[in-house]
Amino acid sequence: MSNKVRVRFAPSPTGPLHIGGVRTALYNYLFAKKNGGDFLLRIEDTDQTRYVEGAEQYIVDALNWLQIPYDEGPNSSVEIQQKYGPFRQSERKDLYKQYADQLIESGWAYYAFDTPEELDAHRKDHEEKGKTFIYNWHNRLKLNNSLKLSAEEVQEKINSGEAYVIRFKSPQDEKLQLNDIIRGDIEIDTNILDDKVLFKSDGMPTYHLANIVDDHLMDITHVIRGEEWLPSMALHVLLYRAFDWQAPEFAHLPLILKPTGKGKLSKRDGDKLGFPVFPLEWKDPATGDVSRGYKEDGYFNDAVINFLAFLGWNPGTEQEIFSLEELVNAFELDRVHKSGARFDPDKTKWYNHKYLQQKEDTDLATRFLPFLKENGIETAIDYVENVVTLIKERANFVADFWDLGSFFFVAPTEYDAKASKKQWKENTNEYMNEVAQVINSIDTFESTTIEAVVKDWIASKELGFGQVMPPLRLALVGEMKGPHVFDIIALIGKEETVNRLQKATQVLG
RNA sequence: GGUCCGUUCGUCUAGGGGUUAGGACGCCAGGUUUUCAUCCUGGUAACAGGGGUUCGAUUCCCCUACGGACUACCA
Repeated sequence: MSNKVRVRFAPSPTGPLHIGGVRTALYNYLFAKKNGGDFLLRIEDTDQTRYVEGAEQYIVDALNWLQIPYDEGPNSSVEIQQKYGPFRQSERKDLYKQYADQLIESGWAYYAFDTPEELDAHRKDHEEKGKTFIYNWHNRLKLNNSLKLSAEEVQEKINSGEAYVIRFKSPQDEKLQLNDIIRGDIEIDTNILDDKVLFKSDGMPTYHLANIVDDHLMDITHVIRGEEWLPSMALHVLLYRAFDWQAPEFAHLPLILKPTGKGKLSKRDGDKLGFPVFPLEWKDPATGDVSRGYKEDGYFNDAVINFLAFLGWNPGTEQEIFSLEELVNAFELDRVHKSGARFDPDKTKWYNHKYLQQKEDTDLATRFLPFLKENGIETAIDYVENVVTLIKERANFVADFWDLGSFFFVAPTEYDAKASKKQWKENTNEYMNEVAQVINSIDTFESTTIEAVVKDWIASKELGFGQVMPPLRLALVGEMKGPHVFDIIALIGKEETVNRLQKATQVLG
């Protein structure tokens, strides 16, 4: 086999893909593409008791929305399937037993007949004595397994259908030298390792076995995964040795932490602090609970990618806005941080603001349409686009457009009380009526022209801007906010402007 | 408890034996906008603590503290 870089994202379909998982997928993708390699998606569903309906589809949908496509995965072509598939471990389950058997033959593994109840009892017993029960070299000969039992006894138990698991026989008295691309050298004393179950009594492999077998069979060169797997690295390296396979390189990613307080980011933090923790909205099939998603909350997929990439990694330059392509070029695994990164919802908003400014007005207008419809408005897209041009710079989300510019579509029905009191004086009605006439007489109805004409009129009347401009805005917008007044006038048109001025004089005068 | 990993402004981070310790988010102030916001300018703010090594340590080493992960027939 060539040494083409091949990495995988291997989630368990036990629920919606968490933002931390998304970042793991992203880093895998960036690393693969940076090195001209393949990025694969493998579904690790060996625990049937934790299977959640729709979770796998969610993972695929999320990756699609974020536009981090996998080269190989559950829905890939027949050719790919034949070479490396299937990509769901549940569909590969017949494959693993032979590897577990191989380990037994070579003495790297053994049968264990201890029941879960017995093991629980041992754990409890040790706990009461202030100790921890570890199934390994120091007690494996006292337990119910093929290391202690005679070959006949073992065969008899198996033949009689007694439940058994296959455990890894961890080596003794060895200092294992491990290397992690992000963390460097790590030394592990094999005596502290426990004899992990590789093959379960239900006929399925555990994560550890399936993972190593599949990574080997799929020619994985680099394992990039969350920090929670760091303690398993020794076992995995040992497993490669036991099979006499070449181990891939490892990189363990730091965690994403809560914005405040202790611990890693959880679904609850999002609910409590009001930001999404998932890429897409998720409805729990069991409880019906709905968790918000970045997409539905109005975040752009490229903005999400950008801020996620910067959580735990940065290129060492001062550039912060990166397209996916730029990220691919700049990404280096050894620049990934060792320590966890606290999640900052404010910065995600800033990123979205930046990305919104970069979007084409046509695109934004199209995205704005559904919000308009929701408010009962159907207007020509050209007009919407003109509105967007004027208001986008102050928005973080497309959803902000309505608050920022509803007056472009509907005349104000009420006027801000405080501003009315302050701005609408004795002579204001008179001025506004005159302004209406002046505006009505303009032929070249364009912002700068209108501005020039109105300002000339103000000067000729020897009025102050303060007597005209604020009430003008109040009449048109209903409150003291919004873009340049003359831009508003030019856009809503002569007739509408005059109507709004008239109405304001009636209501406020 | 045990094992392993970590620790630069409030947050994300750059840097690295001699620097005014840099940037971004947030916050504050000023300017622009006779509006609000954006924007621009400026400001606030950090090397966890203690020992070494060294002419010199935030940077290298050790200890402590703190944080985190793991410690299932879950992944």
